[in-house]
Amino acid sequence: MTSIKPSLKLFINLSRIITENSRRFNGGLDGIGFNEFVILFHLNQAEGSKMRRIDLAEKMGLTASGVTRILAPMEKIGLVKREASVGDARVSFVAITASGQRNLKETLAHTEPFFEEIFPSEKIKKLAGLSDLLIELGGSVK
Amino acid sequence: MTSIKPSLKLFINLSRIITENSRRFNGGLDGIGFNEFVILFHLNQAEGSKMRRIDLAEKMGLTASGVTRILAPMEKIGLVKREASVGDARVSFVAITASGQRNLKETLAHTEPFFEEIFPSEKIKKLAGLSDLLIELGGSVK
DNA sequence: GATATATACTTGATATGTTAAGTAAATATT
DNA sequence: AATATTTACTTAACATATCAAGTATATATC
Repeated sequence: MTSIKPSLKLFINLSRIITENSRRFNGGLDGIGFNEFVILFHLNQAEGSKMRRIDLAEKMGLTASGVTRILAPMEKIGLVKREASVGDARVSFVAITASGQRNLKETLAHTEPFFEEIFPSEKIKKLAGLSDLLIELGGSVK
Repeated sequence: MTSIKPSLKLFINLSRIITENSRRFNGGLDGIGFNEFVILFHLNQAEGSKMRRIDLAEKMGLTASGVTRILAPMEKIGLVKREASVGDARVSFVAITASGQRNLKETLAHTEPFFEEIFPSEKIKKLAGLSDLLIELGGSVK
């Protein structure tokens, strides 16, 4: 049996953590799903609280198509709204609404113990290098 | 704006890496999908090259249902085979076949640069603590 | 030993996101 | 200026995995 490369092992182990816990997050279905939550998160961080759909896709690691699909119901229930671009008619911005901001704030507070349980702060501290690596690899939240 | 908790930031960043690269892996569609690959990987590592479906689900971070669904086509094309349990009639083992082993070996060789590109060895070295953490959190490949 | 509960697995209905193909607008090329 | 290419986005058809419910077997409790 060939030796397992560290890069593969890391990817497999991380994939398991993300798969399992994304499902767990969604399981408490009283709220929004994990990716919807992340969308609100990114929009809230963005300048002017809005982003181009294509940039949002890039931030999420999804395709443009996936973003179109996930945004449709969020728009319908008023978490985000659509805004045209003045300079470029191809572009449509997504902006977080006041309702979306309230939802984000609540979800953030509500799920803090959840994420803390997955990656306990005192253990992450030893991993300063990981955050740096992810940022170095590009596209990560800073 | 409330400060971003490190645990949440880490989860979001990892989720993006996994989402994007799982799709990229599947994109080169000449071979098997990422999760099929991981199944072969785990079966190959297992004692007797076979596992209970429920244990496989746990290893993958999937539900039992998800494992049933993904195994069906793999069984059909002969990558894995089904084996009954002598002691417990509820259990059905999945075993990797010779064909599955060949496929795994090829896929491993073929995708090594892919995973190396995502997590370059020389950068991972600084992250010895991460592998340890994942193992400590449970269920990870050692 | 009968009944209740738990475990392993499967299946129907559904959610989420992909690929491939298309529309529309912007930019590059000749 | 006309044509080709690229970019942003959407949609139909499909893949993958979920949840809820069901089957079958094993284990615990009375």
